Amino acid sequence: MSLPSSSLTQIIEEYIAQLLEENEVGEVSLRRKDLAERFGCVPSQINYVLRSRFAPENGFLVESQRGGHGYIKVIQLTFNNCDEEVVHLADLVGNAITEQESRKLLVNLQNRDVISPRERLIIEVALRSQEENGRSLFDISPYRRDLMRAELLKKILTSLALG
Amino acid sequence: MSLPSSSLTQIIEEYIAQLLEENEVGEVSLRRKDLAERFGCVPSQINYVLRSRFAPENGFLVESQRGGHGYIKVIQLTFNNCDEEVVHLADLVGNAITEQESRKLLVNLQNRDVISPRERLIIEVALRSQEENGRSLFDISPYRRDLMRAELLKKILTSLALG
DNA sequence: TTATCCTTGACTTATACTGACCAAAATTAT
DNA sequence: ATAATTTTGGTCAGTATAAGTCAAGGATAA
Repeated sequence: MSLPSSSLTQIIEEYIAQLLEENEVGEVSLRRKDLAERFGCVPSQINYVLRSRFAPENGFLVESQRGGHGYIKVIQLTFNNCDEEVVHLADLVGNAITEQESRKLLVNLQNRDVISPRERLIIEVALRSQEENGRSLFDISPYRRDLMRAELLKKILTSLALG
Repeated sequence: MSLPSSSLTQIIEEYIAQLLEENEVGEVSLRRKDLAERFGCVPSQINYVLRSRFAPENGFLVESQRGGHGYIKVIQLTFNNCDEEVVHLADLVGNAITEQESRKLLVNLQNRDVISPRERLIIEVALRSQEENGRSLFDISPYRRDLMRAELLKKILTSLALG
């Protein structure tokens, strides 16, 4: 029986999430140094929080600029509240998926207007690139490539938080 | 906690962008000295804005003339066909590209409406996935990962431009 | 105990802005 | 005409500022 552990990372994550909620626009600008000061940590801790919590896989985009007037902007592209749909898609993809199956799935999603033709194109290029690398560069077994394809596909689809 | 203040550079950038919008022709002529006076800065600040914001990689050309009746002309460039755009994009990416650089490029392309936010998200997920695999699964050197990142990015962008 | 997650700090890189000095084109004086 | 002068813009190096990376070690969970 343990209380919800609250690591610094988690606290900062919640802080940023709250700012996002308040802002309505789905984006918020931050100063890395100020944040670090507020939470009494080193600035690079902020990078860790962003990398581990506000990653594109989770539906976030991060923009930043160094130097004078530097900033970090966190953008929430999608609201990952439609867990059901995500679970459903993850189910559809499964642990492993062949190239044909994935193509069929993507065609289907496009027909249902869940993704646009251009989005489908990007996804197919990404999958094919990984396939190519796996085959000719790293000598990955076909089954393992199916596993990796499923991983990538799920990451992409859940990032879009389709609903 | 202070919000990031907008920089002089950004203010001048927006001013010029607005002039471009108003002019409809996709170009505008400026006086460096007048601009500097208007914004209370040294003239070379204008060069900085032009170099950092209206560079070819941002889709602009700048012409100028010194001496009496000198001027600076900012021209917004457009592509006549897909191939031109593909070449342009491939150029921007280059042979190798860091994570930072790629992120900046994608922000830029989104601002120019070459890609949508969702498309950017998918691309970032794909890049990040490859990065992760390269680092922790296959132990690829940082530079080689930059090469692979450039490859993938070019594949995706050219597929979009051609599609 | 082992694997994963978190945290830190030294080092690196990128951006904004200024001012002194340079270069070119037009105007004016000779 | 030609040279001097004036009117523009260009370049570059220096300073200040702020974010990113990476690797090593500590904390926590499985």
